[in-house]
Amino acid sequence: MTAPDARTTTRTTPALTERQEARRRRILHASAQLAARGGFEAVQMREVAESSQVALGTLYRYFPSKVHLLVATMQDQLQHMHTTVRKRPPSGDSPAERVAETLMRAFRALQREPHLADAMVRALTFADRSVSPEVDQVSRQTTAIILDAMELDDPTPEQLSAVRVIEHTWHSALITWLSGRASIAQVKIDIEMVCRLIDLTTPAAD
Amino acid sequence: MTAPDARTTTRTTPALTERQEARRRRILHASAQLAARGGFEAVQMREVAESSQVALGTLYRYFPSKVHLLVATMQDQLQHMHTTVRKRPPSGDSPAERVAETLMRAFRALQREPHLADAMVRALTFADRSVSPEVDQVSRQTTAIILDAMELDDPTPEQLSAVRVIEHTWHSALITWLSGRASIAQVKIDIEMVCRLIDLTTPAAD
DNA sequence: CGCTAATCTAGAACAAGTTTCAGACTTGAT
DNA sequence: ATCAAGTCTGAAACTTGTTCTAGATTAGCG
Repeated sequence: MTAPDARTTTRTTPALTERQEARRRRILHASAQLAARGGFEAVQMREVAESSQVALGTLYRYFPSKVHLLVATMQDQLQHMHTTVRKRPPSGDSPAERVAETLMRAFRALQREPHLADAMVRALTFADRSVSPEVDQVSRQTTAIILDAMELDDPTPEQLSAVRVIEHTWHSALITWLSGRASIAQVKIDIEMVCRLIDLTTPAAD
Repeated sequence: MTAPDARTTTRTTPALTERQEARRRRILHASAQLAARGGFEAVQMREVAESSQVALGTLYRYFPSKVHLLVATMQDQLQHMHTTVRKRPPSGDSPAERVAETLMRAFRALQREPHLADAMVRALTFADRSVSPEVDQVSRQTTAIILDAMELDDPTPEQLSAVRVIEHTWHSALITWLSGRASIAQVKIDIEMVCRLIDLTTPAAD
């Protein structure tokens, strides 16, 4: 056992050596690069291994499946986005507006690398139970971003449900966009629509 | 070319197509059966071919990929559900209640065959552009079921957006349930939450 | 009936994810 | 510095989705 594993905010897993951390970075970088070039299918494990100068077996030791790898790649990107958003918070007047603004900003970022978005989102929704912890981590990170935008410190269960619904819509709308069944405009409309749930669950405090 | 193809609700197919129709049914049946046993991964093309007494090449002539096959399986099941729902329409007083009731009924049906649900839903969200027409068909069918429950004859664009958001939530909530990251109770809460959007977009006509 | 095109079959072959293994290399502790 | 344990490597093997091929069957037609 004892798979190397860098937990983002916890230190429970055995620390990686310098070289291991470097390997992990190289792998994630190669993964993102290949994904950006051709989406989910272009991320081929042999190619990732070669690109990151690591043996195939080692790649599998770090990430036990292609889906694990891509979900980890998404974690990585999300973390990036979170710090970016923190630097320039959304400017809207209401929580609903700020959440919609934040998600649309994220959406525009994804549009810049649609293939990468494809790989990450498809992996995320295709993931089976064996990837649950990692997918959950991504979900928590997303929730954190949305709650940040809402600027609440003590969300009610109802509000948390609204946030979950927003996340559902976010993922699924991305999927429909990625597979060419919905336009960018439609995704925007749907995001704005679902964000109205926030008004519904947040008593007007005027 | 000339792939065999049975369009829903039409019976333009004469003699030979009788046998082809039978093959198609056998394939879909085998697919559903294997899926019900072990989910997405248990639907192996060689096994489907053997179970339905059809050569592998023939299977691929009827359904050009595993995802196509599973999406077609879903179409089949959905059709079933739609006629079932029509027979006993939801009883709620408001459109929102009726939609929630309908979706919860569908959810309970899926719970009876969770592996089958897994196979169908995972295929649906994993489908790439090459399956768009078929996925779109499923989407339209789902929309029809929801609109039926709403008992509207002339939905506004806003209401259609709400319906799309409900579908997004429906699919994504199923995914989180299937991968064990959300409980049945949570799915219920989220469905009821998103259905409130209907109230929001349907001016109270009292 | 006999012809032709389409379809079906069995099976090999190929592609990419995943597993396995023997041997070389690192690392941490003594 | 040395040893044991753990890690990494390269390569082959295995699995399952997908494609291809050659020959048999079937259907529609004159």
